[in-house]
Amino acid sequence: MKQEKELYRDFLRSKNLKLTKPRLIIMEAVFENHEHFNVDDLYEQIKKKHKNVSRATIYRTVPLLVESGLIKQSLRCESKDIYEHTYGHENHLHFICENCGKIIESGFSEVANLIDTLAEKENFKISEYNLGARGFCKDCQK
Amino acid sequence: MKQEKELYRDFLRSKNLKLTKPRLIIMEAVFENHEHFNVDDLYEQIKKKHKNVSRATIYRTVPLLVESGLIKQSLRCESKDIYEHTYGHENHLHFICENCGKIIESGFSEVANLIDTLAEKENFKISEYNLGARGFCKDCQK
DNA sequence: ATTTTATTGAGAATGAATCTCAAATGCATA
DNA sequence: TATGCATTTGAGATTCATTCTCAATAAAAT
Ligand SMILES: [Mn+2]
Ligand SMILES: [Mn+2]
Ligand SMILES: [Zn+2]
Ligand SMILES: [Zn+2]
Repeated sequence: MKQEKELYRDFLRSKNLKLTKPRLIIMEAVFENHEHFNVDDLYEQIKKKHKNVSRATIYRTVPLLVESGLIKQSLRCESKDIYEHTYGHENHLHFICENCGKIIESGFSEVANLIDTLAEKENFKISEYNLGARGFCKDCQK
Repeated sequence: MKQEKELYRDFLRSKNLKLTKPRLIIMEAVFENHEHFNVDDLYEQIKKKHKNVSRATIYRTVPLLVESGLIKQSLRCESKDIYEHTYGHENHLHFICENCGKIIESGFSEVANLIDTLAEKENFKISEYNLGARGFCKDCQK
């Protein structure tokens, strides 16, 4: 069985939550898709194969996936929260093009190390980094 | 006349926008307050002195203040967009406590320099940094 | 002062996210 | 495998930050 499925199952069990069919379908869909996504994207993707998973359940499940460490919330886009699966992927930061919406991924660890140093000075315990920038990609600088 | 007022006036003129009473009241309120704020905070603050500035006008004016460079949008908090006046202030990044909501400001330039280097590699032109982290402040680590 | 044009306030509309609740399901136990 | 109970689900209603509409008003240009 895939790593992420085991991790998910263990996470749910550790919180006394049931491994239900919708929860499994949602988790699998998240790993089938390698793009950044919002809840509606995910809903549309799932609907193709499984008629009976509701938006409400996706809205309820996404925070569980975040808490389990399988996915991360990313910068919001068009006033919707966006996510990406991160389990098994290098941490990275995002450059978002304000013109075409393209998301460019870039390094992370150097930046994270620096932030860690600053956080330590403040006795702040980081649970989630929020690193990136908005601007214009190569193609949109006319 | 204060620097920021001149800058604002010039900005508005350059976009053929009128320097109206509400626009002036809103801009002044933003610089009277030295905290991070959301639109509703600002509305309540303004209402104390000026009865006739509507939420709609504040919602319309805040993006102008952002575009003029007088204020910046910061991390959102409790599903509301939050802002701070930044004109005349050092750039800085934010650590936000997930428990008590406290916002801690910290250095910036080292991090920004690093990000600049990464952005350059991608030919990405940054217009706004998004730098910070969520986690737990000194007092909330029990 | 008159004309032109942008802006305003008030309330309606939008839409992402959350909530409600009766019906369905997972899972522990016998 | 069948039973019992707590959790979860789908569907739709609700919330609430933000945006929009539009007739009335105010700023600037003439
Ligand atoms: Mn990414
Ligand atoms: Mn700040
Ligand atoms: Zn672009
Ligand atoms: Zn705290």
